[in-house]
Amino acid sequence: MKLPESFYTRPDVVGISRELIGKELHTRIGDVHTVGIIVETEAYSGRNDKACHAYLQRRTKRTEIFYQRGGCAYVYLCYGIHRLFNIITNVEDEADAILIRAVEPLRGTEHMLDRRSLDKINRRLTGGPGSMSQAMGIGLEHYGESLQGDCIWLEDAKAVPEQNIIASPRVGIGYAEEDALLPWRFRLKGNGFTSPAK
DNA sequence: TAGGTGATCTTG
DNA sequence: AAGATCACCTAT
Repeated sequence: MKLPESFYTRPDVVGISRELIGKELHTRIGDVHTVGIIVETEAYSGRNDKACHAYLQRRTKRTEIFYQRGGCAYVYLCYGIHRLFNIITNVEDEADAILIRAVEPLRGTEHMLDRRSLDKINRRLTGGPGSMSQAMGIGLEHYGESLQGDCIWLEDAKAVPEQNIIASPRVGIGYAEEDALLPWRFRLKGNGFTSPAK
């Protein structure tokens, strides 16, 4: 069962980011179906978060998608190399997004290894947003894609107990000043595919 | 721990 | 039109 649009259109982007831990991320690229369990996310809020690309309703070609109703993909190129996959949330004109930073491989691992040119399953395969996207076959062509379609979607899974989720500050956003301290990054405790514990 | 990489955005 | 910036990864 795909998570319905109503899951994404809620206003609490931080709460949704926490709920995403443990859910299944599916992609079907051509005939290849791959699945990963989401183990690390970060929340970005357009209204009051300097780290968000759409901070203060900033509108550019790249951020257009933020203003759509929640439940679609925001993919962009970072450092000229990495494709970063985000999920747009909240209602129309409220610009929130969730960066998916890491998954634990569940199905189609041989295709993930192939896409990453690796031969062993470890954190290098799907840990870190750039690696995760590459392993799942997500690219810039998926910008704006609906998560109700047959290309990228999420499915519910066994709930993760609250005490197994670690909240901490986000990484790589020093320019966001005081907002860089917000504990808006969520990780599944003890999972080997997330960033190393601090 | 340093450097590569290129689209996007801002400034002049 | 040019230059600074950037939510990262990999290898020494």
